[in-house]
Amino acid sequence: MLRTTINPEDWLAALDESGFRVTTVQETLINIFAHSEYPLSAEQAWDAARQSRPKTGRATVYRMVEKLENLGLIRRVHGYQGCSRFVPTLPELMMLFICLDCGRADYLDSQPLDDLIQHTEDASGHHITNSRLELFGACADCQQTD
Amino acid sequence: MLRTTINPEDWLAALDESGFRVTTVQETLINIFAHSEYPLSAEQAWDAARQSRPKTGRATVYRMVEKLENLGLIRRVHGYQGCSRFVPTLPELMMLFICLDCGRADYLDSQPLDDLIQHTEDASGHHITNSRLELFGACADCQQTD
DNA sequence: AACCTTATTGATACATGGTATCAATAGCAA
DNA sequence: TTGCTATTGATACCATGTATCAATAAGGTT
Repeated sequence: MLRTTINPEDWLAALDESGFRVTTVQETLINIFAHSEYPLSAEQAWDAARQSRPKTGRATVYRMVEKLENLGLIRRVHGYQGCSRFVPTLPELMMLFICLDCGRADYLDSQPLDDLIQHTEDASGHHITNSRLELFGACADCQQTD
Repeated sequence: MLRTTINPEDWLAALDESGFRVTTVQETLINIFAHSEYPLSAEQAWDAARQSRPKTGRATVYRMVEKLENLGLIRRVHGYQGCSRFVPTLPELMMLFICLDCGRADYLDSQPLDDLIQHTEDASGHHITNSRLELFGACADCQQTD
Protein backbone atom coordinates (compact mmCIF):
# COMPACT_ATOMS: atom_id res chain seq x y z
CA MET A 1 0.00 0.00 0.00
CA LEU A 2 1.68 3.15 -1.22
CA ARG A 3 1.98 6.17 0.99
CA THR A 4 3.26 9.52 -0.16
CA THR A 5 5.78 10.89 2.31
CA ILE A 6 4.78 13.29 5.04
CA ASN A 7 7.37 15.64 6.45
CA PRO A 8 6.89 16.79 10.08
CA GLU A 9 9.23 19.73 9.40
CA ASP A 10 6.72 21.10 6.93
CA TRP A 11 3.97 20.91 9.50
CA LEU A 12 5.98 22.85 12.06
CA ALA A 13 6.79 25.39 9.36
CA ALA A 14 3.07 25.66 8.58
CA LEU A 15 2.29 26.39 12.23
CA ASP A 16 5.10 28.93 12.39
CA GLU A 17 3.93 30.67 9.23
CA SER A 18 0.40 30.85 10.62
CA GLY A 19 1.76 32.86 13.54
CA PHE A 20 1.64 30.13 16.16
CA ARG A 21 4.48 29.49 18.56
CA VAL A 22 6.41 26.31 17.98
CA THR A 23 6.29 24.20 21.13
CA THR A 24 7.41 20.77 22.24
CA VAL A 25 3.83 19.51 22.48
CA GLN A 26 3.31 20.42 18.89
CA GLU A 27 6.43 18.61 17.78
CA THR A 28 5.39 15.56 19.74
CA LEU A 29 1.88 15.43 18.32
CA ILE A 30 2.89 16.24 14.79
CA ASN A 31 5.33 13.35 14.82
CA ILE A 32 2.65 11.04 16.16
CA PHE A 33 0.13 11.93 13.48
CA ALA A 34 2.60 12.20 10.62
CA HIS A 35 3.98 8.73 11.25
CA SER A 36 0.78 6.82 11.96
CA GLU A 37 -0.58 4.58 9.23
CA TYR A 38 -3.87 4.27 11.08
CA PRO A 39 -6.58 6.78 11.93
CA LEU A 40 -5.91 8.10 15.44
CA SER A 41 -8.36 9.59 17.93
CA ALA A 42 -7.39 12.51 20.15
CA GLU A 43 -7.46 10.11 23.09
CA GLN A 44 -5.08 7.73 21.34
CA ALA A 45 -2.81 10.62 20.42
CA TRP A 46 -2.84 11.68 24.07
CA ASP A 47 -1.77 8.21 25.17
CA ALA A 48 0.98 8.20 22.57
CA ALA A 49 2.15 11.69 23.53
CA ARG A 50 2.51 10.84 27.21
CA GLN A 51 4.88 8.01 26.42
CA SER A 52 7.55 10.46 25.33
CA ARG A 53 6.23 13.48 27.25
CA PRO A 54 4.42 12.29 30.39
CA LYS A 55 2.93 15.52 31.67
CA THR A 56 1.12 16.35 28.41
CA GLY A 57 -2.39 17.56 29.21
CA ARG A 58 -5.55 16.13 27.72
CA ALA A 59 -7.12 19.45 26.76
CA THR A 60 -3.89 20.47 25.06
CA VAL A 61 -4.09 17.47 22.77
CA TYR A 62 -7.71 18.21 21.88
CA ARG A 63 -6.73 21.81 21.14
CA MET A 64 -3.84 20.73 18.94
CA VAL A 65 -5.99 18.26 17.03
CA GLU A 66 -8.48 21.03 16.34
CA LYS A 67 -5.68 23.35 15.23
CA LEU A 68 -4.14 20.75 12.93
CA GLU A 69 -7.54 20.05 11.44
CA ASN A 70 -8.22 23.75 10.90
CA LEU A 71 -4.86 24.14 9.18
CA GLY A 72 -5.76 21.21 6.95
CA LEU A 73 -2.81 19.11 8.11
CA ILE A 74 -4.99 16.28 9.37
CA ARG A 75 -8.50 15.29 8.35
CA ARG A 76 -11.29 13.56 10.19
CA VAL A 77 -12.35 10.05 9.20
CA HIS A 78 -16.10 9.57 9.47
CA GLY A 79 -17.88 6.30 9.96
CA TYR A 80 -14.86 4.27 10.98
CA GLN A 81 -15.08 3.51 14.68
CA GLY A 82 -17.09 6.65 15.17
CA CYS A 83 -16.20 10.01 13.72
CA SER A 84 -13.32 11.09 15.91
CA ARG A 85 -10.26 9.63 14.25
CA PHE A 86 -7.81 11.56 12.09
CA VAL A 87 -5.33 10.84 9.34
CA PRO A 88 -2.69 13.14 7.85
CA THR A 89 -3.89 15.11 4.86
CA LEU A 90 -2.10 14.58 1.58
CA PRO A 91 -2.65 17.45 -0.86
CA GLU A 92 -4.10 16.32 -4.19
CA LEU A 93 -5.05 12.98 -2.65
CA MET A 94 -8.48 13.68 -1.28
CA MET A 95 -10.00 10.27 -1.91
CA LEU A 96 -9.58 8.22 1.21
CA PHE A 97 -9.81 4.45 1.42
CA ILE A 98 -9.89 2.67 4.78
CA CYS A 99 -9.40 -1.08 4.97
CA LEU A 100 -11.98 -2.56 7.32
CA ASP A 101 -9.67 -5.50 7.88
CA CYS A 102 -6.25 -4.05 8.75
CA GLY A 103 -7.46 -0.51 9.41
CA ARG A 104 -4.83 1.17 7.27
CA ALA A 105 -5.59 4.28 5.24
CA ASP A 106 -4.76 4.58 1.59
CA TYR A 107 -4.87 7.81 -0.37
CA LEU A 108 -6.05 7.90 -3.95
CA ASP A 109 -5.71 10.48 -6.65
CA SER A 110 -8.70 12.79 -6.54
CA GLN A 111 -9.11 13.38 -10.25
CA PRO A 112 -12.13 11.02 -10.48
CA LEU A 113 -13.74 12.92 -7.61
CA ASP A 114 -13.02 16.26 -9.26
CA ASP A 115 -14.67 14.97 -12.42
CA LEU A 116 -17.69 13.71 -10.49
CA ILE A 117 -18.11 17.09 -8.80
CA GLN A 118 -17.86 18.94 -12.11
CA HIS A 119 -20.43 16.63 -13.64
CA THR A 120 -22.77 16.99 -10.66
CA GLU A 121 -22.56 20.79 -10.69
CA ASP A 122 -23.50 20.82 -14.36
CA ALA A 123 -26.36 18.36 -13.89
CA SER A 124 -27.89 19.76 -10.70
CA GLY A 125 -27.21 23.48 -10.78
CA HIS A 126 -25.81 23.37 -7.25
CA HIS A 127 -22.53 25.09 -6.53
CA ILE A 128 -20.31 22.62 -4.72
CA THR A 129 -17.66 24.09 -2.43
CA ASN A 130 -16.82 21.12 -0.27
CA SER A 131 -16.88 17.37 -0.56
CA ARG A 132 -16.22 14.28 1.48
CA LEU A 133 -15.59 10.90 -0.10
CA GLU A 134 -14.62 7.90 1.93
CA LEU A 135 -14.33 4.36 0.62
CA PHE A 136 -14.31 1.25 2.78
CA GLY A 137 -13.56 -2.39 2.07
CA ALA A 138 -10.70 -4.84 1.87
CA CYS A 139 -7.35 -3.52 0.65
CA ALA A 140 -5.31 -5.32 -1.99
CA ASP A 141 -2.99 -6.80 0.66
CA CYS A 142 -5.75 -8.12 2.91
CA GLN A 143 -7.57 -9.78 0.01
CA GLN A 144 -4.50 -11.92 -0.65
CA THR A 145 -4.08 -13.07 2.94
CA ASP A 146 -7.75 -14.04 3.30
CA MET B 1 -35.29 21.10 -5.33
CA LEU B 2 -36.74 17.75 -6.30
CA ARG B 3 -37.46 15.13 -3.73
CA THR B 4 -38.49 11.59 -4.48
CA THR B 5 -41.46 10.62 -2.32
CA ILE B 6 -41.04 8.74 0.93
CA ASN B 7 -43.88 6.60 2.22
CA PRO B 8 -44.10 6.13 6.00
CA GLU B 9 -46.28 3.05 5.43
CA ASP B 10 -43.33 1.34 3.77
CA TRP B 11 -41.14 2.07 6.76
CA LEU B 12 -43.63 0.55 9.18
CA ALA B 13 -43.90 -2.45 6.90
CA ALA B 14 -40.11 -2.77 6.90
CA LEU B 15 -40.08 -2.80 10.71
CA ASP B 16 -42.86 -5.35 10.79
CA GLU B 17 -41.11 -7.60 8.28
CA SER B 18 -37.93 -7.41 10.35
CA GLY B 19 -39.85 -8.90 13.26
CA PHE B 20 -40.23 -5.74 15.33
CA ARG B 21 -43.48 -4.78 16.96
CA VAL B 22 -45.25 -1.80 15.45
CA THR B 23 -45.76 0.84 18.13
CA THR B 24 -47.03 4.38 18.35
CA VAL B 25 -43.57 5.77 19.05
CA GLN B 26 -42.34 4.24 15.86
CA GLU B 27 -45.16 5.75 13.85
CA THR B 28 -44.50 9.12 15.40
CA LEU B 29 -40.78 9.08 14.69
CA ILE B 30 -41.09 7.63 11.23
CA ASN B 31 -43.45 10.41 10.27
CA ILE B 32 -41.06 12.98 11.66
CA PHE B 33 -38.08 11.70 9.73
CA ALA B 34 -39.95 10.86 6.55
CA HIS B 35 -41.39 14.36 6.26
CA SER B 36 -38.39 16.44 7.22
CA GLU B 37 -36.52 18.21 4.46
CA TYR B 38 -33.65 18.93 6.82
CA PRO B 39 -31.17 16.67 8.60
CA LEU B 40 -32.52 15.98 12.10
CA SER B 41 -30.62 15.03 15.23
CA ALA B 42 -32.03 12.53 17.73
CA GLU B 43 -32.49 15.40 20.13
CA GLN B 44 -34.48 17.38 17.55
CA ALA B 45 -36.54 14.30 16.75
CA TRP B 46 -37.26 13.92 20.47
CA ASP B 47 -38.47 17.52 20.69
CA ALA B 48 -40.67 16.99 17.64
CA ALA B 49 -42.04 13.70 18.98
CA ARG B 50 -43.10 15.20 22.29
CA GLN B 51 -45.24 17.77 20.56
CA SER B 52 -47.68 15.09 19.45
CA ARG B 53 -46.77 12.49 22.09
CA PRO B 54 -45.61 14.28 25.25
CA LYS B 55 -44.41 11.36 27.34
CA THR B 56 -42.01 10.03 24.71
CA GLY B 57 -38.72 9.07 26.37
CA ARG B 58 -35.33 10.28 25.29
CA ALA B 59 -33.65 6.87 25.29
CA THR B 60 -36.48 5.50 23.19
CA VAL B 61 -35.80 8.04 20.49
CA TYR B 62 -32.09 7.23 20.47
CA ARG B 63 -32.94 3.54 20.22
CA MET B 64 -35.34 4.14 17.34
CA VAL B 65 -32.82 6.28 15.48
CA GLU B 66 -30.29 3.48 15.80
CA LYS B 67 -32.83 0.95 14.60
CA LEU B 68 -33.88 3.04 11.61
CA GLU B 69 -30.24 3.57 10.70
CA ASN B 70 -29.50 -0.16 10.98
CA LEU B 71 -32.47 -0.92 8.74
CA GLY B 72 -31.12 1.58 6.21
CA LEU B 73 -34.22 3.77 6.41
CA ILE B 74 -32.31 6.84 7.53
CA ARG B 75 -28.68 7.73 7.05
CA ARG B 76 -26.29 9.82 9.06
CA VAL B 77 -25.02 13.11 7.68
CA HIS B 78 -21.39 13.72 8.58
CA GLY B 79 -19.69 17.06 8.81
CA TYR B 80 -22.83 19.17 8.85
CA GLN B 81 -23.29 20.60 12.33
CA GLY B 82 -21.47 17.63 13.75
CA CYS B 83 -22.09 14.04 12.77
CA SER B 84 -25.35 13.29 14.51
CA ARG B 85 -28.01 14.36 12.08
CA PHE B 86 -30.04 12.04 9.87
CA VAL B 87 -31.93 12.20 6.60
CA PRO B 88 -34.24 9.61 5.06
CA THR B 89 -32.49 7.17 2.74
CA LEU B 90 -33.62 7.08 -0.85
CA PRO B 91 -32.61 3.86 -2.61
CA GLU B 92 -30.57 4.43 -5.76
CA LEU B 93 -29.95 8.00 -4.68
CA MET B 94 -26.85 7.64 -2.56
CA MET B 95 -25.21 10.92 -3.46
CA LEU B 96 -26.18 13.48 -0.89
CA PHE B 97 -25.93 17.23 -1.30
CA ILE B 98 -26.48 19.56 1.64
CA CYS B 99 -26.96 23.27 1.07
CA LEU B 100 -24.87 25.20 3.58
CA ASP B 101 -27.22 28.14 3.15
CA CYS B 102 -30.77 26.80 3.59
CA GLY B 103 -29.75 23.43 5.08
CA ARG B 104 -31.93 21.35 2.80
CA ALA B 105 -30.82 17.96 1.54
CA ASP B 106 -30.92 17.00 -2.11
CA TYR B 107 -30.49 13.48 -3.40
CA LEU B 108 -28.65 12.80 -6.60
CA ASP B 109 -28.51 9.80 -8.83
CA SER B 110 -25.63 7.63 -7.73
CA GLN B 111 -24.51 6.40 -11.14
CA PRO B 112 -21.48 8.72 -11.20
CA LEU B 113 -20.47 7.38 -7.78
CA ASP B 114 -20.91 3.79 -8.93
CA ASP B 115 -18.67 4.56 -11.88
CA LEU B 116 -16.07 6.17 -9.67
CA ILE B 117 -16.04 3.15 -7.37
CA GLN B 118 -15.67 0.76 -10.28
CA HIS B 119 -12.81 2.81 -11.67
CA THR B 120 -11.11 3.00 -8.28
CA GLU B 121 -11.38 -0.73 -7.68
CA ASP B 122 -9.74 -1.40 -11.03
CA ALA B 123 -7.00 1.15 -10.46
CA SER B 124 -6.12 0.33 -6.83
CA GLY B 125 -6.85 -3.36 -6.40
CA HIS B 126 -8.92 -2.64 -3.29
CA HIS B 127 -12.31 -4.27 -2.93
CA ILE B 128 -14.80 -1.54 -2.04
CA THR B 129 -17.86 -2.63 -0.08
CA ASN B 130 -19.05 0.66 1.32
CA SER B 131 -18.85 4.32 0.41
CA ARG B 132 -19.84 7.69 1.71
CA LEU B 133 -20.08 10.72 -0.51
CA GLU B 134 -21.37 14.02 0.73
CA LEU B 135 -21.35 17.26 -1.21
CA PHE B 136 -21.76 20.70 0.31
CA GLY B 137 -22.29 24.14 -1.14
CA ALA B 138 -25.03 26.46 -2.32
CA CYS B 139 -28.09 24.89 -3.92
CA ALA B 140 -29.56 26.16 -7.17
CA ASP B 141 -32.35 28.02 -5.34
CA CYS B 142 -30.07 29.76 -2.87
CA GLN B 143 -27.70 30.93 -5.58
CA GLN B 144 -30.54 32.85 -7.21
CA THR B 145 -31.64 34.61 -4.04
CA ASP B 146 -28.09 35.72 -3.14
C1' DA C 1 22.07 36.66 29.15
C1' DA C 2 18.24 38.54 31.64
C1' DC C 3 13.69 40.52 30.97
C1' DC C 4 8.80 41.10 29.36
C1' DT C 5 4.90 40.13 27.09
C1' DT C 6 1.58 37.03 26.05
C1' DA C 7 0.47 32.54 23.64
C1' DT C 8 0.30 28.13 25.24
C1' DT C 9 -0.16 24.65 28.62
C1' DG C 10 -2.07 21.48 32.41
C1' DA C 11 -5.41 20.65 35.95
C1' DT C 12 -9.90 20.86 37.03
C1' DA C 13 -14.59 21.38 36.56
C1' DC C 14 -18.18 21.30 33.44
C1' DA C 15 -21.30 20.39 29.29
C1' DT C 16 -23.07 17.49 25.78
C1' DG C 17 -24.43 13.40 23.51
C1' DG C 18 -25.29 8.92 24.01
C1' DT C 19 -25.89 4.24 26.77
C1' DA C 20 -27.09 0.71 30.61
C1' DT C 21 -30.50 -0.60 33.92
C1' DC C 22 -34.80 -2.01 35.28
C1' DA C 23 -39.59 -1.78 36.60
C1' DA C 24 -43.85 -0.58 34.10
C1' DT C 25 -46.37 -0.73 29.81
C1' DA C 26 -48.40 -2.34 25.68
C1' DG C 27 -48.18 -5.48 21.19
C1' DC C 28 -49.66 -9.56 19.66
C1' DA C 29 -50.59 -14.50 19.46
C1' DA C 30 -53.29 -18.13 21.56
C1' DT D 1 -59.13 -12.17 27.82
C1' DT D 2 -55.02 -13.80 29.08
C1' DG D 3 -50.07 -14.40 29.16
C1' DC D 4 -45.69 -13.72 27.27
C1' DT D 5 -42.23 -10.69 26.21
C1' DA D 6 -40.59 -6.74 23.26
C1' DT D 7 -40.68 -2.11 23.96
C1' DT D 8 -40.85 1.93 26.66
C1' DG D 9 -39.75 5.81 30.13
C1' DA D 10 -37.19 7.36 34.05
C1' DT D 11 -32.98 7.48 36.03
C1' DA D 12 -28.37 7.02 36.64
C1' DC D 13 -24.37 6.61 34.32
C1' DC D 14 -20.42 7.01 30.94
C1' DA D 15 -17.48 8.96 27.16
C1' DT D 16 -16.01 12.53 24.59
C1' DG D 17 -15.07 17.02 24.17
C1' DT D 18 -14.97 22.17 26.11
C1' DA D 19 -14.47 26.39 29.39
C1' DT D 20 -11.76 28.35 33.00
C1' DC D 21 -7.76 30.04 34.94
C1' DA D 22 -3.35 30.09 37.23
C1' DA D 23 1.28 28.52 35.90
C1' DT D 24 4.60 27.98 32.28
C1' DA D 25 7.51 28.84 28.43
C1' DA D 26 8.25 31.05 23.41
C1' DG D 27 10.63 34.30 21.51
C1' DG D 28 11.29 39.24 20.68
C1' DT D 29 13.68 43.27 23.10
C1' DT D 30 17.21 45.31 25.62
